[in-house]
Amino acid sequence: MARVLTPRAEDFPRWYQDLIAKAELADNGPVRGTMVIRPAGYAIWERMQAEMDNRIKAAGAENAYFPLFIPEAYLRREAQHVEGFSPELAVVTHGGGKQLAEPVVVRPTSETVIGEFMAKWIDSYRDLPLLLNQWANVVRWELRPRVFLRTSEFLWQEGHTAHATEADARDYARKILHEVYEDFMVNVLAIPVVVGRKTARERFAGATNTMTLEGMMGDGKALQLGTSHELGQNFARAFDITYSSAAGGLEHAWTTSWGTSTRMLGGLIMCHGDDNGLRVPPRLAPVQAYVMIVKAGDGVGEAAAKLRDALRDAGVRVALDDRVDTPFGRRAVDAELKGYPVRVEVGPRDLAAGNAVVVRRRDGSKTPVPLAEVVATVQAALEADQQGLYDEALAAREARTASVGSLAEAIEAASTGFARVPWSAVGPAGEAAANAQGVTVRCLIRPDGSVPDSEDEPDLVAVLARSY
RNA sequence: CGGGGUGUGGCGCAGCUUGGUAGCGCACUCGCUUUGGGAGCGAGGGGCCGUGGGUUCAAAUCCCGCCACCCCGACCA
Repeated sequence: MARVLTPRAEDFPRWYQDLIAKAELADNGPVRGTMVIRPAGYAIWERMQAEMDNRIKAAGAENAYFPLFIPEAYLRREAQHVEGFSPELAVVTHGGGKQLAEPVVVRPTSETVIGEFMAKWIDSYRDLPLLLNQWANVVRWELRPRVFLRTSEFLWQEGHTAHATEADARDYARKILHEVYEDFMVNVLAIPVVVGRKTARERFAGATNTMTLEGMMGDGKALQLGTSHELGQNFARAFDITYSSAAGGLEHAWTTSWGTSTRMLGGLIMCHGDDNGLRVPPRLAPVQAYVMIVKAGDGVGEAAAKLRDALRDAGVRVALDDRVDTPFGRRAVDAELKGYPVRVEVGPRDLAAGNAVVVRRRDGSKTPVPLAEVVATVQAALEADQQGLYDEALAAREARTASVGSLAEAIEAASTGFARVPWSAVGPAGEAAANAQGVTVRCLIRPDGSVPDSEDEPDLVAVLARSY
């Protein structure tokens, strides 16, 4: 039975250090809860970025970049926004050796600066929609950081859009939610997600509607993996984002924002990792097939190189390990830690039989395969294991999900996983009661699993769980 | 901020109760042998025991203060 991973450093086997390290600065000084992403981990993040970026662009948004420092006054323009973020701001009071007249904050998110520029850039309905995205780091001085999942500084993408109508904004926020985020999480990360609407209590500071994608980690806790907000006209009013409509009137735009972060790296580890290290879904993996020369011998190097080339030509992301002076066990274990989906081992013994051994990370299976069939076998394994990881995670989630009828039962069930309970049996009062016991309403969904337009719709289902 | 805990080579720990100036595993360096699942043997290097004070002939160990970090809770991608 695989160990259940939680975001406590001591619960992570040593292997996570190969991917991500806690940033221990100045002898555990005041910059707490930050992390260092090592090359092996960053390679995975780069693949996440690439896959996400493709989807974001397919949804019509363009990348841009905005300042790291934001005048504190900007935040104050949206009352709920500043109230929500004030406690966790990093504030810069000095610059160039002098105290600043007005402090600036390190961005905790960029609605405000981007709103400022949207106001300058939008004049006419013809300028809409304005669809922007930025890849950047942000800082939130969290009261309680959690390794991997809630670090003070994190890398993310934040999308910000402005639309002429509420309906456009609504549709776009949902398009991102499903076509970008859900598609990526399900089909690339192989993590099943519950996609729903946040309650008013859980809503983003300044939003009129917050939607979320909730994954379940190995210990049954929920992790918000991404979010998409409708901001109504709140920020448009605060930053004067107006446009001339076709009818000639001056209207406030409707804006959205949406984000996903390096938290997904933590989610990946805790959803798919096992005692031997990470298991990276093939579609995400920077290295999908790792060809290893087990031991030097006649023709072994050539055979391995040929396999590497054949796999590469077949479109597989492949790396060759020919470090025969390093003990095989070390290299094999290292490949396991990093979660390469498939290893192709070639040594004198295999070659004598005309074979290579195909080892699958997902289940550890080892199969001798004739050299000529390696490419096809690897491709089939990658396909099967992408699906297999998703199916495993889904089965684990279902096994820890209970459908119940009352709040008390839901709180009880949430101690081990997700509880589905009629929202009518919970309500705002029940939500507060659940929170008092460490259980939150992760989101509201319709009986058919779709995302509600309002928390007042009849027959809504609330999903309750503990979270990090 | 409330509750609990911990600070000892780079990392993980023992030693503290019953004071006598530091030890183990991993990692590191060198040599030889190894290399088909995290190698073996031998030889080395590295620590003012978080910090300030007190008790004592003598403090990692006992007493007091301070600091930091971790865990549980409030905040959150």
